[in-house]
Amino acid sequence: MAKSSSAVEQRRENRREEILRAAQDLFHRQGYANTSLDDIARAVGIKREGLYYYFPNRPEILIAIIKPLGLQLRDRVREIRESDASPEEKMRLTVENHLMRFENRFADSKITLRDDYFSEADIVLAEMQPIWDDYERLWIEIIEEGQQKAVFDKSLEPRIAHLGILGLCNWAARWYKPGESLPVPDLIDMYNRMVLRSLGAGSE
Amino acid sequence: MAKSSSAVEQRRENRREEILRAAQDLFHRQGYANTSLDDIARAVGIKREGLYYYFPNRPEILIAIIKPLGLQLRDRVREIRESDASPEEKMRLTVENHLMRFENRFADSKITLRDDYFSEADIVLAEMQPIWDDYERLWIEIIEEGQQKAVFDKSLEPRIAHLGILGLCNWAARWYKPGESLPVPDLIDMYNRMVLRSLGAGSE
DNA sequence: CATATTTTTTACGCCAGTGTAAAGAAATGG
DNA sequence: CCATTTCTTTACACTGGCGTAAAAAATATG
Repeated sequence: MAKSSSAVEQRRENRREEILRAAQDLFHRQGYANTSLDDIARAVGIKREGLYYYFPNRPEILIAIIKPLGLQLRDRVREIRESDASPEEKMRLTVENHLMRFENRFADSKITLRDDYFSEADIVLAEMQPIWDDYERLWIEIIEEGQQKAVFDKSLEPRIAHLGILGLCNWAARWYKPGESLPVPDLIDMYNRMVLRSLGAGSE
Repeated sequence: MAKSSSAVEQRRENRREEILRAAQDLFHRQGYANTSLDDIARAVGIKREGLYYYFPNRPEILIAIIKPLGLQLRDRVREIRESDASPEEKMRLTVENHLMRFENRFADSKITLRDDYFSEADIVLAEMQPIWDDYERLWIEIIEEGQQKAVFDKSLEPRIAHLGILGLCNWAARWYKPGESLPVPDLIDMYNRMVLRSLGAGSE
């Protein structure tokens, strides 16, 4: 009987999820740095040491929360990049991809995009960096494609333009609060107008 | 003889400066969170406890580094705001004001603009928040002025537009490294083109 | 129901980082 | 030179947070 049953696995998975939900909420409200394992355990209703049964350490909890979203962001931009859409449309979709999760995945979007962990957890960085590197590459390719097709301003250095636009989008993770100011679709719309103009698109 | 001499004061000030330089370098290289008082003391060549003679605690060291720059940024934008320049020119100067210090005040610019301290030091936030609030207000006023004079796109929500542009500029504190990619004046130039276009200016 | 497995709690130990006070050393001023 | 002031070091104490292992409790299984 070394093989545990489906029911036991389900129970384990439920607890893992419970821990991740609690951690996500806490990371969101008080930051990763200010969230201890004791905080998480208390929120779940177990003792701190019990968390080690499910996760090896605190950084791994963070990874379990942010990596899926990072992968989604990247994979979606890859699809966009490989599509037949025009460069403008691609950029539009890419910005939308970045910001749309603020609507119903606000907490993990915020945690992921703020990347506060950069100074704290080398293993988290090691895990996320390849994803963000891919992500960057894809954005740059979209910009380059637009420049090649004389749709975006050719005088812009593609990587630096990307980083500027990424900054514009990521900064929202700092200030955006659901229910205040603009609904997400309007935010996307407005930022897409700004972004496309900044790239010199739609200069009619 | 309760009044110490100029020479004693000078000595004290020298040591304080020495500490701030060392701290700035460390904060820059490894982040505020990863810099202990021991690290700073070692870099200066004294014992950790000695630092308490000059500064009450670590957050106050950070404040001593970043507050002057925050005030400069704000005060300069206030001048710009109150000038007779056109809205476009004001925005140009404002972006320049934000980015120009990457040239010869890279370390403290980077530390200041990255605002990593937000999750760690309430007293730092308390000290800086009023400055950033003023700063934001001034940016927004410049945008509103441009919209009123039909130079910037009136459909943009001013604060959100400001936050997007701020994000674009601030993000540079994460990725910009002197000597790599663009020299600062070229970076300013390029970002100003992007920013002004994003606001709908210069749509000729 | 007894046994095996899983989960949770208890019990420790460690340490990095901090802050305080007193003692000692160095600098200053008359 | 000596008393005073300033600066640095020594000496402690504390605490938050973490990780490990064993014991106890809960659950699953035949």
